[in-house]
Amino acid sequence: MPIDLSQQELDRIDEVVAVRRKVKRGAMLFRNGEKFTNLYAIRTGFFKTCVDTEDGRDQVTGFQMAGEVIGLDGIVNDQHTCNAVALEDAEVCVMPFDRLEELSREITALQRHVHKIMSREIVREHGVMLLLGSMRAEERLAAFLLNLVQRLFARGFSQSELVLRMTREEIGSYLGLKLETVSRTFSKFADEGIVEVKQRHVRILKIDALKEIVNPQVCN
Amino acid sequence: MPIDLSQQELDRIDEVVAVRRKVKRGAMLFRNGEKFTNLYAIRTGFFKTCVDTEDGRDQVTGFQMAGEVIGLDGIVNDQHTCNAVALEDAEVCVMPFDRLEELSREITALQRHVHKIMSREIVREHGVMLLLGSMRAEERLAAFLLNLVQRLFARGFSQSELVLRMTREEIGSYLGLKLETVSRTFSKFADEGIVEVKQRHVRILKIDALKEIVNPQVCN
DNA sequence: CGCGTCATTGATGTGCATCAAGTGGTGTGG
DNA sequence: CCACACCACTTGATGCACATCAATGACGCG
Repeated sequence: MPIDLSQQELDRIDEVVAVRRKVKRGAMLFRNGEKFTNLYAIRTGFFKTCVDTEDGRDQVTGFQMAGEVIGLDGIVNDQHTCNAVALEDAEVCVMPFDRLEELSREITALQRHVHKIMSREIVREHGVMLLLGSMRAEERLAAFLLNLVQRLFARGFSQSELVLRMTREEIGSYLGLKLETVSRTFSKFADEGIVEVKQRHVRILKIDALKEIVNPQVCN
Repeated sequence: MPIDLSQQELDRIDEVVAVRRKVKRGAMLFRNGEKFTNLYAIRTGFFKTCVDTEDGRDQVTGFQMAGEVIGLDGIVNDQHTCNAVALEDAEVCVMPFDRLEELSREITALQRHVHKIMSREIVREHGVMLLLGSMRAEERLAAFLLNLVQRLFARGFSQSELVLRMTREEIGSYLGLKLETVSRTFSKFADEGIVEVKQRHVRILKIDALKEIVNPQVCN
């Protein structure tokens, strides 16, 4: 909450956010079909959200890290429509949604904040649609890496080094690719000296080259 | 607004929604980069929203019809991040967002309604991600047709007949396909007797076959 | 140490893109 | 009213990016 609020307001918000919950690596925070009552703010750890269909298809819809909010999908029908899985041991703030609504009726800044969070998610998904709808494998992976490292950097991590918390298959699912294609594309980037890849450890050597791949030079 | 409210509350909401705006076919309701001030509820007509990148890529992110709300993308950064184009002459209600926030602080049902609209959009986009990430051309087009006809049916139109308001290219952009592929897939469905296609007029002959394509038989 | 999970790499196949030609419907101006 | 131009659409031929199938290799954990 990067907003200035009175102490009293802060106290009331703290109250809503008081309850914590730990989620073990591999465990689900909520699952498709489950009744919706809370939003969750991630304190530590790393999640994926995914939708799954009757016929066994499974699409990762996002990867979330500390400071991000999950569960917004549940509001519309009072039940969750996707699964949230911890990719490493994690801890979240449990935020009862009706309490949140109540409070945001009284604290304008909080109301605005909630709206922005939802809007941000909509805009993020627009970006994913662009990626899935019109990018090639290399562009997708480059965009993915840039996005990850940028979010990690905003949290105080390195701008050039990261540890993937997800498998190649999960990356592939998110990017609309098969795991082999993800692996091959990593290898290609490595061959070209753009990144160094060792299992899940990735070091970005030429961040400009990645940007160039996502956004092919527009000069005339 | 399928909610019961007092007359006084209804009057206040009507006030927020009082201003109308007409949009000619082909004209933009708002565009990428434009300052965000309003949400828009479509009264009549048909819109597409699309994001475009510097390098000329263009992704249709949705098609919207009467009763649906557009502009949610603008909330997070106080400016729109996509274009909304009328695909036929249209009329919208202009809803100043700050007035809407104000009022939804006082009318709980309105607040809840706004939240649901945003959540619905998030869930819809999850569905599109699933489509773009894991479906084949026939599945995409079948899902698209089923979705359109279902929404039209909910508005009192035929369950089996529809007029497409968008070009093959726009359908393709939305579905992550080229226009030729969209055209071919239509032809294939027609050959198989699943639909009758005459330009933009589509009659669905075997709706179950379409559903079967989207959701291949799950028995055992 | 041995087993399971995840990742890499190669060989082959295919679904869709690309390129190209032609058709039909619509609107415009002579 | 017709000739023409334009645009959306259809259809065919070819190519390519990514999927699929398959074998092997690298960690990590009990």
